[in-house]
Amino acid sequence: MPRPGRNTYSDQKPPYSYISLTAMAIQSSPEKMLPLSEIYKFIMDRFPYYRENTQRWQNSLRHNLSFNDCFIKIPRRPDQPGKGSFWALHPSCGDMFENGSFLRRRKRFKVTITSDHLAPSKPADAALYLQQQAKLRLSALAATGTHLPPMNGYNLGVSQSSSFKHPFAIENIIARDYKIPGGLAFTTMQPMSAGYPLHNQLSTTWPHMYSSTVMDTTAPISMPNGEYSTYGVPLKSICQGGQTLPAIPVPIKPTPTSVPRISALHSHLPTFLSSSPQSLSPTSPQTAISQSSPATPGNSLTSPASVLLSVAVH
DNA sequence: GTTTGTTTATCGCGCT
DNA sequence: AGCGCGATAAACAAAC
Repeated sequence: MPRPGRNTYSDQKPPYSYISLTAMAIQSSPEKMLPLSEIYKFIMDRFPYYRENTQRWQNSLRHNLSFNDCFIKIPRRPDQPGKGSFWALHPSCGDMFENGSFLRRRKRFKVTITSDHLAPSKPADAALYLQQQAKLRLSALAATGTHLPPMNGYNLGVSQSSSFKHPFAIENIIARDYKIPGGLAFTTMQPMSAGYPLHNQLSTTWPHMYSSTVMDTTAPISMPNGEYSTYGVPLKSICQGGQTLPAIPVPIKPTPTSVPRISALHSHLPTFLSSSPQSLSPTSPQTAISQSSPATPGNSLTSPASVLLSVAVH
């Protein structure tokens, strides 16, 4: 309920840095990569605050994309016309916000050169890695012949095709404790039924956030037991008619020097493990998508981050 | 011309 | 105080 004489909650600046907003957008896409325009769109769709002063914040956002190593640029194929490249999260960036604040990271993520082939650190390697993952997901869809209804890309929801929830997955972000700028600490997990935050609880707790899908879903959504272990298939590139995966990655950012980042793997673990289904909103549309059998080939596919997890666990 | 991407600079804030 | 991070502005180049 808006305060008299003051802007509505939705007009207030969301308590996220541009980095976290961008990461959310990227994570929300099936391929875990988005062109700049789609990142803009994601943010504007969900955060009315960013429907104004677009020049200002979009400039800032572009600055962040270029400046921060946690974002990697993946070029389009020559036969894939369109402006700009795809942007993805660096597979090794992990949970930069594990301190619970999405305004400020514990430490800036810096790309490092490493012999650790499991977690590519060089931007070019990471780009290749991500593209391969995306291709795998596409192949899985083709192989299973899974029929999916046409949908408007990620705007129908977030991470609908992926059961793995990267720390930046919006479900994870909105589900964990965090501090609002005023200093009040609260959690969206607090009052809930069966471990899930309720719709109106979400919408009142996160008035600045706006998602027709997440907030307005009325259809009952089941959470099959096997759902969480199922890696879904990408939808956007197939259903959005036109946009397909970029192809050959090329190094774009200069590669800084580095040290092995084995420790990064360990630092990811707690977050990954905490990304249990309980932390997901039942309204998340991805749960409706993941109807396929847990035994589908898609199971063998993992996101870059989940690969890290399995590697780290073993 | 517009969009996208890079780079530099400055400022504020929080932490140590 | 010094440092690191985030936000913002601005200039510039390249691609579309």
